[in-house]
Formats: sequence, structure tokens, C-alpha cells
Amino acid sequence: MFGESLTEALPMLDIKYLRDHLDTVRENLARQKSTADFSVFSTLESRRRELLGASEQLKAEKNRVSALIGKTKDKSQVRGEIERMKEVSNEIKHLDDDLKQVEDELQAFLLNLPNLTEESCPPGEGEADNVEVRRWGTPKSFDFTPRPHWELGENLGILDFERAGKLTGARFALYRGAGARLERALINFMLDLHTQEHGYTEIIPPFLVNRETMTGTGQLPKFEADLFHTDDPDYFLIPTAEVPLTNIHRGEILAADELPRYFTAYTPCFRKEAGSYGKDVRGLIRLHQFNKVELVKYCLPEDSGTELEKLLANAEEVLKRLGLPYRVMDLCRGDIGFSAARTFDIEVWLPGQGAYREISSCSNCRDFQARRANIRFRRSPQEKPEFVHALNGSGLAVGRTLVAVLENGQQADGSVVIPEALRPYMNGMEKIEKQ
RNA sequence: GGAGAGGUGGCCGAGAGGCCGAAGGCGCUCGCCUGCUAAGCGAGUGUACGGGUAACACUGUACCGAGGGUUCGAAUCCCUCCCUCUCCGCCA
Repeated sequence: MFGESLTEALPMLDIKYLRDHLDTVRENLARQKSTADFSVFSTLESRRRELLGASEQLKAEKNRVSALIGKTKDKSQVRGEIERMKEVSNEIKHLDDDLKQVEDELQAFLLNLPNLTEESCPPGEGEADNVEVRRWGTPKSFDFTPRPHWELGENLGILDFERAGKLTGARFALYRGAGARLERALINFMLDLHTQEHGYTEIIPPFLVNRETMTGTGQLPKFEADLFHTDDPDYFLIPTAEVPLTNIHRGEILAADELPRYFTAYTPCFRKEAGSYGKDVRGLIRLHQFNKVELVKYCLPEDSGTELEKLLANAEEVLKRLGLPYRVMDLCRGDIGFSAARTFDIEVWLPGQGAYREISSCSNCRDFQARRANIRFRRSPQEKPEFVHALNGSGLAVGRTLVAVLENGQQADGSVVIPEALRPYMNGMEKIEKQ
């Protein structure tokens, strides 16, 4: 229905902007981990313009002469023109073939460039350079050694990694009884909060999406290896609900009064976690399939900064209500993801690990995804369309929240006290005990 | 999965090789008119990329589901794919 082909998709960075501000872009990207070679870009771009100009000139000629031929009743008078146009058509074909090749290369280059990061981002190369902006809550002190959630969960009979491994393989989990109920309670609690108090519209999107959708948010073409894929048809399992939610209005032009739009969705998420061998091999922290409640916004360009703060606050509210201590990290340039211009992570306190661990990532992608997915708006009916700004954040990763509930609520006897906010969703249950 | 019918502008809907970026209607925008948020009248009304301008004007190219082909010339003909609808089968 909105069937734009992949090659027509707009580049992630404005090609004109790139042409005119090559040094700014190069400098910005150099501060991240990008190794893009901009000399190819300049070569390809000037070649493209050359070919395009030549082709369009010939097409103008062809259109003009063909119209003339059409008006001439006696075709014998235009024999020569017809013959000449055969050659012109041929030339056009060759030019267009070359042009197509150049454009494909240019497109591939552009689609593999990450977003520019905001000037206000902390400098740095990786996780160690992220800046803590605030803490909430005080980690509880235990008069016993707090256990990791996998121990608690297995002892309580609510988590079963062994059998999940039998059913599928490593990095899958099976929840049982109160464990399954707790996961479901968390999902409902989060969705109710965001829809009833934070103004989000709940969505249940497809969990399988096509290539265009994956390209729109930036997973493709660069990160195909991280995605689960189906061969027939050519679909991908979503690694986050951000993908379908942000693509909802792909190829559309919205009215300004439709903005901002807030979407939330619970979905399972599927990730190959390639290259993470040996990391977080136990428990629920890093799985091939996990549950997440996602928050996505479209807004006016001038509002995306404050919208990010609000979105972050919406995610933090979940932890506040559950009484789980956390801190907020301002990600440095080198640690920010491919599509984001600015990112704040929320890290929850996990007593079993004695560390803060990521439970949410909230990003402002500005017009990067809107450009790739061609999502625009019009300020008024007579004005030109502009790209929206798109934001996303976890609100929250459900499995990791369950980990935090277990580890923070654990008692000396191995039972777990359920946070009060969750009890209405647990049929009043106050404590999980061995089943 | 089998059989058939279709996909045209924001929407409805004509067009069946050249005069078609595309009739007509609806909607929308601007103006007029009418002493009551109705009706009427007139004009305008897609997107992208390029040239041009102080800015308009103007102008070139492309786009009638997508991709390829035939032709001097394709919304119109041919091929492939996608999607929608109807009937049958199957199923939650």
C-alpha cells in the first residue's frame, strides 16, 4: 500500500546537507566509532550528478521529438527522427544503467552511516565514559549474602533454564507459576501506567516485519547478523517494538496537529546476541527472546529535546513505583547506538550482582529514522512537508525488571516480597514462596 | 493451498499506445456573495530531484502497486513479484 522500493528510501543523512557540510559530518562521526571513507562519497556524488544531467537532457530531447512524431500523421516524413531516437533511447539506457549502479553504491554508503550525535553528548569511546546524571533510591543492605535471580528463581520453581535449553537451546527461559504471573503482572502494570497516566496509545504490532521496515529504523542493512530471519517469506523477527512502532507511519505525511504521537507496545523481542559469548550466560539478563514494553514518540523537530526528557521520566516512573533503586546515565558519543543522536540509559540496582545494570535505553533519533522511513508532517496545508523527529525508549525491559524484583525483594529464606504496586496484578499475592 | 476479479492523485472514479500529471466528483485552500457555523459562485489544489529568481514566476526529469521488457513514444501492450477483494478448502 505504501510500497516504496528500497532504493527510493531516503538516505539517513540529508544528501544535500552532507554535500555542503562534509567536514562537519566527518568530524562528528570521527568522534564516534565510525570509519566511513568520505572521499568515495564525493566521487560518487559528483559522478551521479554528471550522469543524471546527461540522462535528463537526452530524455527531454526524446520527449520533445516523440511528441512531434506523434503529431505527424505521415510517418514517412519522420523516418529520420525515429531512427535517431532509437539511438538516443539506447544511450539513455546505458546512462541509466551506470546511474543506477552509482546510486546503489551511494545508497549503500549512506545507509551505513550512523546518525550524528548531539553536541551536548559527553565525549568518550565506550561504556566507561558514560556520565551518571542522577540516582534514585538507596540499595538495600542485606544481613545475608544476596543471591542472583537465577538461583532464587530456580529454587522457588518459577524459572527453569534447563528445560528451556532442552526445548530450544541456550539463552532461552521458561517461566512457571508465580514467575509467569509476575512477568505478566509487570507487563500489565507498565502498559496501564503508560496508557492511563502518560498518554500513550497501546499497540499490538506484528512481531515479524519486512526488510523496508527494518531499514527504516536502522537495523538494516548494517546489523542483519543480529536479527532472526525467516526465508519464505523474507521477514525478520523484531529485536524491539521500536521497529514496528516507528514504522507505523512510514511513507506518510501527517498533519502538525497530529503531533506529538505517543505509542506503547508490549512485544517479545528476538536477538541473536552474536558476539556476546561468555557474557551474562546465566539467568534472564541476556536472552534470544525477551519481553519488553516499548515507548515510541513522533514529534515536531523543535520539541524532541523536551520529549526525550519526558519519555525518560516515564520510564523512570516504573522503577519508582516498584521501589527499585536506579541511576540514569548520559551515554557518551562512542557508546550511543547507530540511529540515535542522544541517549540516556536507566540502570537498575541488582543486589545479586552488586551492580547497576541497564534496564532501559531512551533515545532521540531526531530526523534520522524519519528520513529513512520517510515520515513527514506539514505545519499547514500549504507548506512543504518536513521530517518528524522520532524517539524511543524501553519502558521497561520486562525480564530484567523481574530480575530486579527478585533480587531486591529477596528474603533470607529465599522467598521474595512483591512490590506493593504489583500486588493488584498478582491477585493480591504479597510474597513468592517455594512451590 | 485452488479458482476468479482488481490495484490510477487526500478520497471516489474515468482513461485501454502519442493531444494524460492524468476527465468528472468529493474533500481541502484562497477569494466573492448571502445580516444567522447552510447553500451558491470563482480560482487554486500531488511528491521528489535539478535549472532559474532577492523571493515569486518560469522551467527540465521522474512517478498511475513494485521491478523488468516491447516501442520513436506506455497509466494503457508483454513478463515477474507484491498487495486487496470474492468463492472454495483449511484453520485460532
